[in-house]
Amino acid sequence: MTSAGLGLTDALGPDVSQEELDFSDLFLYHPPGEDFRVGCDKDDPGPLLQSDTQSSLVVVDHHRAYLSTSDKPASSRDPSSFSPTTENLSGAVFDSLGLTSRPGTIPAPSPRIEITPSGDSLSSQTHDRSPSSKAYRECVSPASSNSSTGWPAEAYSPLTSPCVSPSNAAGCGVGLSALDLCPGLQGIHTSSAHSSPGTSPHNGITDDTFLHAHQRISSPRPHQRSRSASPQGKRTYDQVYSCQGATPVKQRSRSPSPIPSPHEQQGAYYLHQYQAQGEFHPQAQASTPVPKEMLSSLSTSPVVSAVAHGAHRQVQRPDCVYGDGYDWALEPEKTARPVPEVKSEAFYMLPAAWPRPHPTFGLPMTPLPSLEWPLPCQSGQYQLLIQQQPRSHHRAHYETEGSRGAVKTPNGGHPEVQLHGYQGTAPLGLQVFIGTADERLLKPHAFYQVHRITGKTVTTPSMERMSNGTKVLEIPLEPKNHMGVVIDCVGILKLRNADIELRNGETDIGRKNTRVRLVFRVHIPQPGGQFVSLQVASHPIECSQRSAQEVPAVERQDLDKCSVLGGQQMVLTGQNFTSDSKVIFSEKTQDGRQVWEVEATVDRDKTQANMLFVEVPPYKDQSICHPAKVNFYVINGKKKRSQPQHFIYTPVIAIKAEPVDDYPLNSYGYTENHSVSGLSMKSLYHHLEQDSNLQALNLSPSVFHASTVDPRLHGLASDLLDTQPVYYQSRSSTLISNQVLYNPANPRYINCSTPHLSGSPMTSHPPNTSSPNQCTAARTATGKLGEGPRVAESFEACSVTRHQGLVQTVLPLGKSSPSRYIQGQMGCEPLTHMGSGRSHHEDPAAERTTVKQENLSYLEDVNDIIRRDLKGHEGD
DNA sequence: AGTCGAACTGTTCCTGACGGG
DNA sequence: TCCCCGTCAGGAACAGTTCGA
Repeated sequence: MTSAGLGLTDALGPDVSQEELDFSDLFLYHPPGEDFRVGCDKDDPGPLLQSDTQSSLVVVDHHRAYLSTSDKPASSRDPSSFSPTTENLSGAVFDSLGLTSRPGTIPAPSPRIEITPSGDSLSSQTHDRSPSSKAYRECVSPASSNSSTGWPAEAYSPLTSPCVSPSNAAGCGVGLSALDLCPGLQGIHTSSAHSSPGTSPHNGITDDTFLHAHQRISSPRPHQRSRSASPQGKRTYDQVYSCQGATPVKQRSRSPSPIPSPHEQQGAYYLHQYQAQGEFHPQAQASTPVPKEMLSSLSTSPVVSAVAHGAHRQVQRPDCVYGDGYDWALEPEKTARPVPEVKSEAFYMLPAAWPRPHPTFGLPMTPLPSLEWPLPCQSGQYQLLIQQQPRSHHRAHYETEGSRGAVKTPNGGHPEVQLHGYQGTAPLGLQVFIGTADERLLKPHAFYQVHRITGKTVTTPSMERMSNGTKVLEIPLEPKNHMGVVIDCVGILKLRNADIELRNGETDIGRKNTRVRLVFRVHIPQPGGQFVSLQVASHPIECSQRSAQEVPAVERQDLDKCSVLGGQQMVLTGQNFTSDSKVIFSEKTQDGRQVWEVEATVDRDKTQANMLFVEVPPYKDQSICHPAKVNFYVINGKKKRSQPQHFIYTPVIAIKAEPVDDYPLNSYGYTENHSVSGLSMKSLYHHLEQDSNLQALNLSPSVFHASTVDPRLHGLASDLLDTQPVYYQSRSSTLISNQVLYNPANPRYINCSTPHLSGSPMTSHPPNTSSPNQCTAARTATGKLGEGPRVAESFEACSVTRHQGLVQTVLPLGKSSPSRYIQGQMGCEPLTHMGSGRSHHEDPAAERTTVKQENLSYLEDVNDIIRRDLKGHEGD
């Protein structure tokens, strides 16, 4: 099988894990009459699927899929492998779409498109989200209090689960939905039969409601519970599943999953979409013979069953986007179980100012990206920003506790989020959920849920919904508030570790997994019916009582990469630093083996409780050709260690230094294909005007000689540009900026086009040696977006260090803003933040910093500091 | 490898402040 | 003004887990 040159993987980016592919999220363009495969392994594609439809269908509305063409004859495939796995699921989905899956029926030469997520990730995901696993949370924590256990509100909410029609609710393969598997909820589930498209989504049911119901039904009150740290002593598998009545299926990956299969939902969404677009043909589905294998799998596979039902239901009920509402009045009749106490709060209540179901608000009308998918924070003109970050710690409350209030900012306020670039008049919904804060990709946190805070002090309306087992708060973003909102309604709920760890497929452990991030999402409707989805995550928040008190936490590092030579000074800001704090750099292999560890030098004299000054140690191997990703952490004593932080060592890129004077003014050139240490690179010789840049420090022009990789990949960090929207790549999603940061038509890099920086003609700036990876935190500030090649803004100082005849530039491209730091810390230790680290001190003659002078009065302080620093070292 | 005690951690409970009715 | 109630928040007890000797 060969990889299809469909460009999708490229488009998705190199670090898009195939594991992130969720079949339920697939949309694949499927040429009429051609066939495709759907499989869970690119080496083991699923059954060949053939379309009987004339229309195109399928994949990836949002992000990731592995697409490949197949050169493997379909006949070579073993039909017996048609187990109730993803293939079946896929087949079922496609079948339900009217695309019959017929393993082996297509001649080999037939062009095919395969959707083949790697490994078993697909199947694991599908399993993860199978009703049986999703039912876990509903059942496993009987003592759970409101809003905590992840009751599958979505399953009942027409807002989010248009496909779940109780009358057809098959749920899992044995005909059980998640609710069916949870007797306590069954009645509730089945009672939502009467659909009413016009029914307000208010009628949706929050988990709160179910909680009440459930607690009355099956659980002791929390306070009656054993205090065993393990739930009832560790709950056994049997105990867990006794309420489900389904055979657990061991699953691999963690996935929040208390609700009916997302396939059931999302698949239905897609169907709905297609149907709405007139591209789906139910008649084709009806007339399409279902292969025996498929029938078999349909009858035995919970997943397939759920999907099929979901899909068919949706087909049958295209109007149910907002349809179903739960009628509590019917509940006791249907369940013969205690009636849940109905509280008004138990319903989705749209605030008065919040328009009734709005296609762009409730977010139910279109397939939305999984919460586990990384999304950019900026796209085109839009950018989602956290204006006020939350505190670095917030003690989460347990279900057995009262709320511990909303997440706050360090100054006692509340986080603020704003969407930039939105010109519409309709309010949008801002989604908030609790995400992980570890080294992996951001995803919903298994052990924490967002908790809706209500009360007099809360000014921000919100409503809850469930999405794949993750509680999501939706908060209106209104144009009248400039699309900004104060997040004062978000608390954090802690789920008991044992409850979650026992959940099927859960691989994460809760112990010491106490850091979270607030994740904000917005889906912006586009003219074509598409949505632009943006996401931004807050700084990590430590949620445990003790950890927040004692363990050091790094909130910010002003440097996230450095050459292998080390020597630069990095300033860490955070909490619980002590004079005994150590900073350890380490590197682990993929299998977790530690291959390198070294203690960095910490400047004890400067250490503060919230600030550490660290000299980056040299990397173990200074001849690397590619950036090396390592971690470091702060450790107080033996066990109080911070979460690992990322750090990247970049190869030394060396070129021959040549006098700048050799180059004409206002010109530059770069030579092609310099290859150093295996790097294919372009070398840029950059000319600097002999003006204020140099005057600032009386520097020799020659020191600005630097080479660089393709300057278009040059990542330029500048938080001095904060008055402009700031664009940068989202979190860990990519290391390469997709922005063109360099304008080939422009003879220079241009500094500071932002108003407060550019009162005078642009000043050239030396290109900083940069590996492509250094674009990670690249920020650009441009006048307007989308106007062809971007002009890069760069204001970071550039230090140049000479090593054995080589010239190396050192970029202070930290996650945090050097300039912001300076502004906040002016007069403290600025030089390092301007990119000059210890290397300056090692060779003062070689280290140079350029600072643009015009209209930058505040930078004079910086210059003073730099001078002072240099002077000090010269005097050493 | 097994044992034991200390330290750590998760979970629960207690209590008080605060504000509103 | 007092009482009650709900919310929020800090502290700590208790018990299970982990770790090092």
